[in-house]
Amino acid sequence: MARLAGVSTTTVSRVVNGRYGVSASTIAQVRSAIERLGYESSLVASSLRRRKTDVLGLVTHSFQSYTAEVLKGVMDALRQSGLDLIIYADSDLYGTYAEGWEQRHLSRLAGTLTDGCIVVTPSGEIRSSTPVVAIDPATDSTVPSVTAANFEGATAVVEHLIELGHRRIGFIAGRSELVASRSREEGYLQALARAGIPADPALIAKGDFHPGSAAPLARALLERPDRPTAIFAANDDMALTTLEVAKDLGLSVPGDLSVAGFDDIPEAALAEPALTTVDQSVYRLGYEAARMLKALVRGEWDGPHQIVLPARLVVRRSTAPPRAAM
Amino acid sequence: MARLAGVSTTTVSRVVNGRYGVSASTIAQVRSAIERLGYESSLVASSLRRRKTDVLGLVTHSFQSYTAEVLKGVMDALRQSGLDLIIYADSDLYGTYAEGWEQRHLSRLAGTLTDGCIVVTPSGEIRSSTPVVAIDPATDSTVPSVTAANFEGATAVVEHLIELGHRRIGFIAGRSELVASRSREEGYLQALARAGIPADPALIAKGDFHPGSAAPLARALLERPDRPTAIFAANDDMALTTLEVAKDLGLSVPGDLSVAGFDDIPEAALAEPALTTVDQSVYRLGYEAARMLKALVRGEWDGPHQIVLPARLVVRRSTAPPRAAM
DNA sequence: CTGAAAGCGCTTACAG
DNA sequence: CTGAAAGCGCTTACAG
Repeated sequence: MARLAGVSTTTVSRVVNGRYGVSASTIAQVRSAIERLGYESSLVASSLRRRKTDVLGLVTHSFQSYTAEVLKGVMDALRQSGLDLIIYADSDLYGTYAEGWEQRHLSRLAGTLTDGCIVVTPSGEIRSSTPVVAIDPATDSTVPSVTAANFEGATAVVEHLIELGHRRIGFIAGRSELVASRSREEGYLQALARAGIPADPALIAKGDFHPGSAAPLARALLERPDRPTAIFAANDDMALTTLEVAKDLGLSVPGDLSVAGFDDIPEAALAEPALTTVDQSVYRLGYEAARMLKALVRGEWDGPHQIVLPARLVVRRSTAPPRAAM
Repeated sequence: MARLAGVSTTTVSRVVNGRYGVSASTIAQVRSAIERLGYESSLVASSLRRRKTDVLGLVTHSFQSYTAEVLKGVMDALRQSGLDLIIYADSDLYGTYAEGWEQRHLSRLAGTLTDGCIVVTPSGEIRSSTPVVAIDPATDSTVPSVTAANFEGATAVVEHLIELGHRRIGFIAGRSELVASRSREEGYLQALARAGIPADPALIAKGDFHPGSAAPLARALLERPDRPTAIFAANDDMALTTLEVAKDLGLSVPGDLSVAGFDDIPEAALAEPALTTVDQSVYRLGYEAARMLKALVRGEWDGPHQIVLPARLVVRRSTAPPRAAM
């Protein structure tokens, strides 16, 4: 240890943490030893002793484009704040994400490592001894959370399709334990209902937000004799997959099929054709969650505990009137 | 603690860790208490006591598309391995990334939290008490590392431009402390030299890989009276920025200007026009680094300590013969 | 101004 | 089969 170089560990600790009451010469001595050994105090040990680390945690179970956007927002909100970020991701040892991953990771970190945590799309209720903010929480969750106006966004995109003249509109849903997913489905149903179009259960497919889950579903929808003239996927990853499936099947978009997504990830604007979607600003979801957690940790938060960010319809080239109606 | 529910902490620990020599009835008792309290052993405390955590670390100083791809590769390599991942990112408290961030983060984690670490684009030499693998290391680094064939890739892309007929080819460099960056510049110079084209220092701009850094540089290059007919940016993020700057200036790509990048991030293929670039498979960089670290940690690695992955020229629509030569 | 001691939450020999 | 004690690397009262 650095203590061999200088004197007691107490003193080293004082120097490292800039406490008062150490003679200038001792400080210099310790500093040089630290320099020489490249010593850095262990995050683990100090976090165990103090009850505070100035480190925030984020737990997630995958790294998709969505996650990357969330992270950018989180990091920007934390910039220069003096709070670092630790992201915990597991190796999925037991396959298909054993239920309760978020709770397990959270408990391991919240022990003493982090002062608070952001949980990305948790699938159930959560408890923790330190503050938690959920991004796109589970349906029955009561923890502080940040979500987009999923219901309104979905309604808007489906109304857009209806206005174009579509009547048979397929829907590829996301993970049903998330409010985000449920709200989008309700928005879809609501828009149909308002337009007096009966919902056809055969046109509703159950995906899980991962691009891979959408391929067989989109294919099944599109190979039906009475295939839909438009498909609304509950997120962009699945919508982009639908675009590819349509291409494989020789269907032109938006000529033969209109496709719309949700999220507005960067790839959406760059797709061919560019994807009509709902901008829920995933970046802002991350940004606001981090801002809220930061204040919560400092005991300074006085806003609402459930934040809903506006969602905005973004019309691009992947949607157009159906052939029949042209 | 859970111990209030059952009996001694020793016994609880034995149950949690599945050690032998606990009566079935005690196990049941402790299990139920654990269940009731939602107890999870603290990662911090147990890591301090054992010297092993089955957690790997990754330190980075930003989240760009590049980082997201690296992470996907790392997670795939770790899938089902029983090794979790902790990513540490700092809030850049002192601005513009105080030199030595990688060493500081590493020391804090390597204390006892992680069994080994991946460091993304470190800017200097690194030392650690646990195994380390660098992705795109600093120029003078000797730690185990994974890099792409940067020199060959850059040579190939510049030769491609020369074959198209370009003679004035601009270059936007990356962070000069990284081998990746230096090698790409050398590849650029080499290709020019081989073709007997004198390098013009005025056409070489110093970027830092971030998209923002490239905007003023690209603009300066393109506003020169003797502007280049092609620009090769040291990574895709900067090449995509160059595409936008060209658009702003009313220059058509590839009509008025050819643009090429390096990396082949997902956005490259989706850009308008699609970007000619070098596929260095950032995903594989992450994948191989994780595979190597995993073996190193287990003491099973017997391959070379410096891995170079092949790079491949990907010609898309952003490069074409210059107008004059058409 | 400096150090010895206690304790953060665990795990691991060591006794019983 | 079970528990008291020591110790992982720190920090923080408490003495000197």
